[in-house]
Amino acid sequence: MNNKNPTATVLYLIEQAIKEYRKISQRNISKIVKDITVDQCLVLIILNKNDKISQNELANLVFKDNASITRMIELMVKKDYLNRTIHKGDRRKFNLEITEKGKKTLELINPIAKLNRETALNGLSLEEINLLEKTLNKIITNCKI
Amino acid sequence: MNNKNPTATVLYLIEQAIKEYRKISQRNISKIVKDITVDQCLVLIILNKNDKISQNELANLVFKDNASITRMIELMVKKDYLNRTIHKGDRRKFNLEITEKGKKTLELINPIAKLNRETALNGLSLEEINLLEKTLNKIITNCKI
DNA sequence: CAAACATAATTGATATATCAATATAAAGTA
DNA sequence: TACTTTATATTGATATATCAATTATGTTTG
Repeated sequence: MNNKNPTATVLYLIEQAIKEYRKISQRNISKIVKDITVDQCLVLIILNKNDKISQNELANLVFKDNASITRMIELMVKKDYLNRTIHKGDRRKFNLEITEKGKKTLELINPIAKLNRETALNGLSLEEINLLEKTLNKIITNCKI
Repeated sequence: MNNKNPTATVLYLIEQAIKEYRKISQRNISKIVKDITVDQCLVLIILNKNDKISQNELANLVFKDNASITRMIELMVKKDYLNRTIHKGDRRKFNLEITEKGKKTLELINPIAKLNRETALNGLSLEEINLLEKTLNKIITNCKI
């Protein structure tokens, strides 16, 4: 009697969870800042906390492909969130710098990002979160082997 | 001293987990079937288990947007995985039918899908999985409110 | 030093995600 | 029946994901 959909398995629940989280995040961000995506926000936040990292390192921190990062940065430069200049020491690299507009935007989105996390994790005990973390890490390890 | 990256939070772990799972899934599928994506496989599997569902219902079962489904089906018809005919009772709808090629492909991918799930969940106890499920459901509910 | 190798980023091709607007058909209601 | 509302699917615009191939630059080594 195994007529459970594969979507019923926990792995699809993971997918569903992250999709719902991205949805409310984008909705809440769009209320305050019109022309930015959740992914672009994440890039801003990461760049703000990690000074002078390369696109490569940025890609690793946000779990994205180099190709995706290239295109995202292109857009963010066009929208005046970032400046990009050639790296002196290694001319294959670039310096990524947050613009004034980017800094102002960060101030707007930081509290929203916090709120989004709190909304998603509302009612979860610290223990639940720790267990979730542990289990997800196991899954990640399993997939990487 | 809160200088943890937001990526370090459990929510980004969720994103990371599903990304890694999708990666090995796609890799394993591509070894056996060349011209299909994980998402298209999921559509095949769901259609196989749920006879005569509309695109709308399909979209809900796989957690995708109607627009995405429209485009996916278009591709899958083009690649001869699906047939699409007009629904007699309701001319807004379509009948989706798996072709012979689709059925043969299903036989190839079903064991791989099973293997992928087992790989990802390897070493997790039933209790851990149940807890994971419960916690993810809470997050989903939180985001939907 | 030159050849081989390694790394950073880009580009092209293709697939999917999301939102808003639209077309068409069906159902409900005055 | 005509009018309004609702449901199904499509389309356009834009963003991101992934892989493979490529370019440009750096590094290592014979």
